[in-house]
Amino acid sequence: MVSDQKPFQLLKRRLERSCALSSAELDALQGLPYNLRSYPANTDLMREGDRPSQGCYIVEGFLYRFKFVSEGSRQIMSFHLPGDFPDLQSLFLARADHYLATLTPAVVAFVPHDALLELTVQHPRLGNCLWRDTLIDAAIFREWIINIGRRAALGRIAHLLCEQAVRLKEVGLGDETGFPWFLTQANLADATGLSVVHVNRSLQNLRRRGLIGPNGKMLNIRDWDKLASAGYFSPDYLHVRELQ
Amino acid sequence: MVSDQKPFQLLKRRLERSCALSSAELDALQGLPYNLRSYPANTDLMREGDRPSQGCYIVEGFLYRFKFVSEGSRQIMSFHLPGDFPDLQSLFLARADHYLATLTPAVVAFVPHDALLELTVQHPRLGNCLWRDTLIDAAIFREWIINIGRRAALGRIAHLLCEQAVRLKEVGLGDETGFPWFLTQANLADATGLSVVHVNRSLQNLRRRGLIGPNGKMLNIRDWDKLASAGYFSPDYLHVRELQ
DNA sequence: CGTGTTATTGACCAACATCAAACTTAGTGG
DNA sequence: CCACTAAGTTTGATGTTGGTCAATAACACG
Repeated sequence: MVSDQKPFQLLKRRLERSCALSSAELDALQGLPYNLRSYPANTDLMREGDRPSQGCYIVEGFLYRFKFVSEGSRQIMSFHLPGDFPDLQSLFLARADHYLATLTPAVVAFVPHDALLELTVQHPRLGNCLWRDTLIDAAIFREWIINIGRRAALGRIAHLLCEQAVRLKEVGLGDETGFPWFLTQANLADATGLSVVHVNRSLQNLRRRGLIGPNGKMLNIRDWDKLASAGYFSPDYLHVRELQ
Repeated sequence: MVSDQKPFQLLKRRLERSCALSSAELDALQGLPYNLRSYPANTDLMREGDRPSQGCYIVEGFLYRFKFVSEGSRQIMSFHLPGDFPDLQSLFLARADHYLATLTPAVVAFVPHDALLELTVQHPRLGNCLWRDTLIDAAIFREWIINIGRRAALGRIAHLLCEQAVRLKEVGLGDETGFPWFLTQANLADATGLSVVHVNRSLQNLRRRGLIGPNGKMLNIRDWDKLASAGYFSPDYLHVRELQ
C-alpha cells in the first residue's frame, strides 16, 4: 500500500524541480487536508456537467480524461500518472466539460477546493507553481493536437509511447527501455483518433520493425532512438527539469 | 486607431465576468506597464526555443499559435482575438515550445514578466483570474483534440466556425449571423488537420447546403442551428458567463 | 472450465491526400 | 486606371491511408 503520511510527496518533488519553494510553502502544501479513496479500474470520478467541490490528486494508479462524441465514440484527451492533479481546472471552471475516470485501480486524495484556493491566496508563489503545472498540461494538449492533426498512424502511436516513457520516468515508473503497460488497444485508439483495428496493425508494424517488444505486462522499448524518430518525438514540450 | 489610454479594457471586462475583482485589483491591472507595438500580417512574435521576458496582450487584430511538423507541414493550435493574452504560459515555462504570429495586421501590448509576476504575488485573486483564463485556453485545446480526432472534415470545419463566432461575439466582433473573415483556406487546413483541397471542397459543401454564405470579407452564417449541429458544437467548453 | 474482454485477421470500401493546372482576387507600381 | 504579380481559390484525376464489418483467436479471471 501507500505511505499515507505524505501523499503529496511526488507533487512536492515535481514542483521543487521548477520552483524554489520556501519551507513555509512546503509545509502549507504538505498540510493540505485530504481524503484518501481507492477505486477499481474503469470508474468515473467526474462526469461532464459535474460541479466538483474538491480537487483530486493521484497517489497511485492511472487516470484519464475523455469526452463522448456523437454515438458512443470517444476521444481521450489525456492520461494522468501518480503525482498529477488531473482536474485542477475545476478549481476555476465551475462546470466540468469532460469525464475523468480510472484506467487502472487507483488511490486518489481529494482536497477541498476551499483549501486549495486558500493556499493560492496565502502562498501566491506556490499557487503559481500549480498554475505552471496546468500550463504543462496545456502544452501536452497542444502536442496531441499536432500528433492527431499532422502525423500518420504509426507516428501517432510512437509519439504517444515516447511521451508515456518520459512522463513515467519522471515519477520513477519507467524509462527509455519500457514501462508498465496499462492501456488497451481501444484506449490507444481513442487517444490517437484511430480505429482499434488500425492501432492493432500499427503496433504489429512497430514490433515487426523491432522498435518495441511483444505485448505483456510491460511495454518494452527495443530501440528508443528509432521509436522517437518514428514519432518525431522531442521532449521539449514536457518542460521537465527546466528552470525559470 | 485604438484608445491607448486603457489597452486592457477588454481583458478587464472578460475577467470581471467570472471573478469579482476589487477596485485595488482593477487598478493594478490597468496600471500594468506596457509597450504598444504594431505589426503587419504574417509576422512571428515568438519562435520555438525563444525565452520571452514579456507577455503579449492583443489590443487589435488576430494572432495564432502553431508548430512546424516534419518537412514544412504545420499545425495551428489556436487562434487569438483582441483581449487575449496568448502567451501567458511563457510566464512560467521558460522555453517557448511553439510559434506565435500575426494572422492580420495587429497591435499588441508587451508587458514585462516581472510586472506580471509581481501582480500575481501582490494580488493573488487577480492572478487566479488570469490562471482561469489559461485554463479556458486548455479547454479549447481539448476540444480541438476531439474535433481533429473524432470528427469528419465537414464537422471539423463547422465546429471551428461556430467556435469563432462565439468567441468573437464575446468581444463584440461578430455573432451567430457572421463575423469578419480573416482565415485563408490554408489556415483552416492547418488548424483542422486537413488538406487545402479538402477544406475547399468542404466549404463548398457547407455553402451548397445553405449553412454559410459565399466567401468575402465576412463569413456569413446562414443557418446557425444547422451549422452547430453539423459540427456537434456546444459552447460549454468555452466557459463564457459562468460564475464561480 | 466457462465467460467476458481484448487482440488479431481478412475483405472491402470511403474519406481524404496528392499532384498539377487553371482561374480569381487583391495589391503594387507605373 | 491599367498591367503585372503574388497569393489564394477552385477543379479534375488518381492513389492511399485508414475505417468498417464480421469473424476468430487468445487471454484473464472467477
